[in-house]
Amino acid sequence: MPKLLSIRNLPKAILHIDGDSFFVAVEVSKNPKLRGKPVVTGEERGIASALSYEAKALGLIRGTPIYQIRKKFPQVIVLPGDYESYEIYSQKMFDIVRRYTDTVEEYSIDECFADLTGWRKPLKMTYLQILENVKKDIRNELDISVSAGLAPNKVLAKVASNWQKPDGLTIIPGRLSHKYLQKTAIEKIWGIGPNTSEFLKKKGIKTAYDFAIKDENWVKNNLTKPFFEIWGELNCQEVYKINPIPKETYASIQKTRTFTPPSSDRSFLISALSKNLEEACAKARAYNLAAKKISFFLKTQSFSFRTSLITFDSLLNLPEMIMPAIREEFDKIYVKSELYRTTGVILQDLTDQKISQLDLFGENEKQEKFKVIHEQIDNLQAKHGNKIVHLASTNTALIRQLADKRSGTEIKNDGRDLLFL
DNA sequence: TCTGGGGTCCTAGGACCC
DNA sequence: TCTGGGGTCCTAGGACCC
Repeated sequence: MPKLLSIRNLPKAILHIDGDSFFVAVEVSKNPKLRGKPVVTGEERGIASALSYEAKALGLIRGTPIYQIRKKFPQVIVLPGDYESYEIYSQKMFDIVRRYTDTVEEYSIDECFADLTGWRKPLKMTYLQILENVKKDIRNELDISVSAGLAPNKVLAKVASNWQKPDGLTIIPGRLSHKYLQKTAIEKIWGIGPNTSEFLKKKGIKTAYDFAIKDENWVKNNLTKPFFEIWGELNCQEVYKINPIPKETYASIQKTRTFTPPSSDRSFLISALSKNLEEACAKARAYNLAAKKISFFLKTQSFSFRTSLITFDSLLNLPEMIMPAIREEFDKIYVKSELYRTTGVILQDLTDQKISQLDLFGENEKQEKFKVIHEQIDNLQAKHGNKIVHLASTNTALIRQLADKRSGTEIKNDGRDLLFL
C-alpha cells in the first residue's frame, strides 16, 4: 500500500460502507439460484433478520414472524442464518476497504467506517474513484453489492450511504450538507431513535436540518450528551473518531430466551435461567472472560422487566458457582400470579481471566474442580455440539424446548446444579 | 410494531461518607 | 435534629444500535 502523506488542514473524508441486505446477499452469492427470488433469513430465530429486495417488495419488513410469512407468502424462501459465512464475507469486505486506507473501523458485521483523508494523492485517484473501486472490488470478488457514502464525519457518512440504496454511491461535501439534511427526516439520523424523534417533532423539528440549525444552548438544555454530539456532527464537526482496533472482548455477555406460550411455572423459569447462564458462561470462557457481577431478569407478558443484580467477591464464569445465587435471589423478583415471556442472564463487568487467575489462585477448591471439568466439557462440546452435556437444572428448559408446543411433560430434577450427561 | 437476540453508553438518584 | 454542603460510588433503567 502507498504511504500516507501529511493530512494537515485537509477536510476529513469519512467513508461508510453498508452491505445491501447483507445476510440474504451472502446466501445468494453462495447459491446463485436464489437470485431474483424473495428470500429471507432468520428461520432459526422465528423472525425475518434480512430480506431480499424481492421479499421487501411484498411488503415484508425486518422482524416479521416467520410463521406469518409462510402463511401469507408461501413462495418466499426462508433460510436459517449461516453466521460463519456472514463472518467470512464480512472480513473479506473489510479487507478490500483496507486496500485503500489503513484506518478502517469494523462497526458491525455488514458495515464499516474508513478514513480516506489524504489518500487521493498516494492512490492517484479522486474520492469518487476510490469509492467506485471499493464497490467494484467487492462486487467482483464477493458477488454482493454495497452502498457507499463519503462525508466529513461518521453521522453524515451514514446519511450519504443511506441516500441511495441498494448499490448506492453518494458524496456529501460539508458545504452542501444542508441540502441533504433538509431532505432527511430527523428519525433517519443515526442515534436518533423513536423517543427522541417524537420529542423533537413536538418541538417542530421535522428534518435533520431543522435540528442542525437549533441553537447550541437549546440542544444542551433540552437533550442529553449523545444528542448534543449528533448535533455537532450534523454541523460538520468531527465528534466521533474512527476506531481501527478490532474489538476482541466484551464488557457484558447476555443470553436470553423467549418462550411461547408464556409461563409462570417457577421451576421452569429457574431452569430457563440455568440454560441462559450455561450459554453465557460458555461464551465467557471461550473469550477468557470472567464476571464479578451477574444480573438476571424475567420479562413479563406486558414487557416490563423484573431484574436482580448479584455481586460476587471473586471473578466467575462457571455456572455451578453462580446458579445457587440465582436460586437464592429468584423469589425476590418472581411473582407467582404474573406470566413471563422471556428469561435472561447478563454477565457484567467482564475482565480478562488471565489477569484474574492470580487472585483466584487456590481461592476455592470447588472452583478449581469445576474449572477442570469445564475444560473437558468445552472440548467435548466443541467436538460433538453443545447439546451433549448440560446442567441438571437446565433439563426442564431443554425438555420443554424439544417438546415445544406439545403438552409439557413435567420433568423433575433434584434442584442441585450438577452436570447432566 | 403486537414486538427476537445481543450489545453499548449515559444519567438520575440513592447510599454512604466527611 | 424540624439536618448544610459536597464528593464518590453504585445501580437501575432509559435510549439506541445492528
